[in-house]
Amino acid sequence: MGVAGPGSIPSPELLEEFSQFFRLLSEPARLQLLCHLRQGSADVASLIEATGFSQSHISRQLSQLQRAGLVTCDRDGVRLIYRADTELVEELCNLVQHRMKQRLQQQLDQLQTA
Amino acid sequence: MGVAGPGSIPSPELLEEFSQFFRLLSEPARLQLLCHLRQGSADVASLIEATGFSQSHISRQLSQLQRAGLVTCDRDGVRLIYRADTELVEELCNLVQHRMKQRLQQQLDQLQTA
DNA sequence: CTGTTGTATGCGTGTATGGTCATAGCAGCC
DNA sequence: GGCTGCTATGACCATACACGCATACAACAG
Repeated sequence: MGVAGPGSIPSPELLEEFSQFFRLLSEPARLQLLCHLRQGSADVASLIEATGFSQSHISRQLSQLQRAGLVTCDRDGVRLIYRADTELVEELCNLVQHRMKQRLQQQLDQLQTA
Repeated sequence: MGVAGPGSIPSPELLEEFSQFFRLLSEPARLQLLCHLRQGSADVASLIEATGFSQSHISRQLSQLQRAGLVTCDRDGVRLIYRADTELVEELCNLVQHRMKQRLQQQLDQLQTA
């Protein structure tokens, strides 16, 4: 982390910002929305249809993602077409997934040596 | 770009696992502990002293991180010496931080063109 | 075995937030 | 203007969880 020098702890404010960001990804519903938008832009109706969530819920989650810049939207008449900036999310998920596989492999090896 | 096929999004179980992992990082207290451990292993007493949290709280947070494999501990007599596997966390934070800087820069540019 | 020290855990509380319903706001059409 | 369809928001409940206190458990010293 490009903070000050070695031996220093990030400021509470920075920690708070990091945690807020990760908190966005800590909700399956939001990840699900991001996954759907990963396949291309979509209007709210299709997101409702795909996830089964209520319209108000989706609206709230999308606005949270929007405030963080993970999602943007354009108007098509009265509809809103949402589009995700999935690059970052995909990288993050790839890292985590790679880690998960590593851990499972380790556990597997442990079982085989036992 | 037709309707999303049901097989093209991660399973609910996988989404759940991802979100659980990110949830670990969504708490400033846990990030703080990880940051302290980034500088080397530490016993619980020093973590208490550094963070000001109660012993029980730190114990709980550390055990959560441990279940996810983000920290490990060795016994030194009665004490537990915790050590973090910070590689993954640092990469994740680097990505997020880079993104934050990008966004702030964009906002700055927008203010200057206006 | 007993005491001492360090760590984990049951319990209670306060706060945050996911989720829904109802409704207000807003863009387009007549 | 009013009317219709889409989205955002206020009010609300239920749940999750952070956090501390008290205490039980584990490991060493004597």
